[in-house]
Amino acid sequence: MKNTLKNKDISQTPFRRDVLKIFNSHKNAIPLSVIEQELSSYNRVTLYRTIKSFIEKNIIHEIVISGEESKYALSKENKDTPYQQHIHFKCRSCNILFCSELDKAITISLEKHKIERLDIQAFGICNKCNIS
Amino acid sequence: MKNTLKNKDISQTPFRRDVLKIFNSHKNAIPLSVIEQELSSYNRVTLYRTIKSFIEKNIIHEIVISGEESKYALSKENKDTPYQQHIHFKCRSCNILFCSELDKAITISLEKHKIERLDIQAFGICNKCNIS
DNA sequence: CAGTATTTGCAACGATGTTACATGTAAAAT
DNA sequence: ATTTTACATGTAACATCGTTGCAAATACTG
Repeated sequence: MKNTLKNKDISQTPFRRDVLKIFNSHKNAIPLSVIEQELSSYNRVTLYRTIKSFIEKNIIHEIVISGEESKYALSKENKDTPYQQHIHFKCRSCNILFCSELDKAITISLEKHKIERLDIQAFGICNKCNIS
Repeated sequence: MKNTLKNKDISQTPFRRDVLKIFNSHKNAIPLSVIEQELSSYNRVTLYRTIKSFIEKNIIHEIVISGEESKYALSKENKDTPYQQHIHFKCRSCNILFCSELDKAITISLEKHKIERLDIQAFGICNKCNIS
C-alpha cells in the first residue's frame, strides 16, 4: 500500500504530493540533495517546511549520523501501530542507508535509569557488497 | 587519570588545554554552546578546528540526535584499547546525555548484512529524575 | 637558540536554515 | 457552486553554522 497524504491531518498540495512520490520511489533513506535533484523545480523554503511537517506528522523520520548529511525515510509506524524497535543500517561500501525492523526486541538495562526507547544504528557491509 | 594532550600526537597549546579542561570538568556530554560559555574568550574558527582535531585524534566523539544540538564527550577508548560497545543515554526530563559502557555486548543479526559496529542511543528517565 | 611545522586570528565566504509578510490555494461552510 | 477561512507557498531578508586563505604567532625539533 502506497503512502499517501490522506488521513494524515495534512492538506494535500501538488508540491507535497511530488515530495511524497519521491519518498515512495526510494526503498532507502535519502538526503535532501536527492530530493532536490529529482524535483523539476522547487523552493528551498517550501522544501524545508514540507520536510518539517512530514516529520511532525510522522510520515517520515530523520536519520542523523555524525559527520554526514541527514537522511530521511518513510516511517512505517503511525499512531495506530505501536512503536516498533527499528534499526538503521549503513553500508560503508555503497553507503546505502536503510531501516529494518528487529524480529526480536532488544532489551538493555542501564543501572537505575529507565529506558523507554532505543535507537540503533548499525554499520557494516550490506548483502550486495558482501557478495561482490 | 586525567585526560591529557600528551601521547595523543597533537601539539599542546593553551587554548587546547583550556578546552580539554572543560571536558574533564564535565561528567556528561556537552554542546559547543557550553564550551563557549565557559571559555573566557575564544575564536570561533579556532574552536571549530580544536573540536575537529580532538575528534580526529579520538580524544572526544560527537553525539548527534535528530533535532538537537550536537554534543561532545571524552572518548574512553583509544588506539590501545579495543572498541567497546557503548550506549548514549538521554534523559527526557533533565536532558542530561551521558555515555555508558555495556556489560554484555549486544549482538544483532540483520539477514545477510554484516554488522561491524553498533551505535545505541537510549531515551528515557535517568536515575535522579526517576526518584524525584 | 635557530629553523621548521603547526596553530591561531582575522576577514571573507558559502551553505544551511529561519522569519515576516504578501499572495495563492485547499478545505470547509453556506 | 460559491464564498469563506485556514493553511501553504514564494520572495526577500536575515541569522547561524562551518569553512577557507592568508599572515602572524606559537609550539616543537635538532
